[in-house]
Amino acid sequence: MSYLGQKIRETREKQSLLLRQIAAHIEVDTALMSKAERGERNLNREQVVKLAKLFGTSEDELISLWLCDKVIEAVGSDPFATQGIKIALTKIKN
Amino acid sequence: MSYLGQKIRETREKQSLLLRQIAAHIEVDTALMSKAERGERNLNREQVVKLAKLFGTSEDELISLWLCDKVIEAVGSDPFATQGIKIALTKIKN
DNA sequence: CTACATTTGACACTTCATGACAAGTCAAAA
DNA sequence: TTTTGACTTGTCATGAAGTGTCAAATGTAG
Repeated sequence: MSYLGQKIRETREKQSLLLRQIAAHIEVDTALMSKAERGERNLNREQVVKLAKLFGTSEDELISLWLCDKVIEAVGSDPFATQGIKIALTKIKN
Repeated sequence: MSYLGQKIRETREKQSLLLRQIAAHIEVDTALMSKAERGERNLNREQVVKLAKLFGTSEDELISLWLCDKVIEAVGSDPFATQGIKIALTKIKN
């Protein structure tokens, strides 16, 4: 399960929305939305932004989680993952 | 130019090796090696490890840079890139 | 000029991502 | 128990992106 997916499901259930409803809002199949919540498929940036709007929650929290998932996927379970991410962080600041 | 590519070129030149030589060592075309040094193509983990061995330098430095490039590519130039990476870092530690 | 190192662009081939559909599971209501 | 509605799963088609190679172009030192 992805961190973004987790957050989306959590928020959706708190607001008593159906998968079908949020899927419609970002114009994708319910099946895809289901997979997205379970981290089996990725959403694109636009779709995440739309969800944030629908939920009325902060866009940057959702986007950050979306990026977080991407980062984690990028480094996988490499033994040097932490080190790699740390270096990326220092590099990106400049 | 990728951080890994930069490092490879730097090291290769310091050791007066030819592209063709290091390409042969990891069994790819010279053209691909040239692109890899300039960040136009990615190497895989194995190839990076082999290069570290050829160079006689620390494997984890090269792998970390390789991961670093992947992370940076993953977040692109997203305004929330830094935040996303930071979150990934905290998540990955647990 | 020649020889050699490197770069570039085009190409085949494979792998992966995307989105849609249909069929499946599952729980609760009727 | 049958039905209904929510969600999940597997499969498929399409297109995008990645991989490595080759030949030609460019650059550079002798």
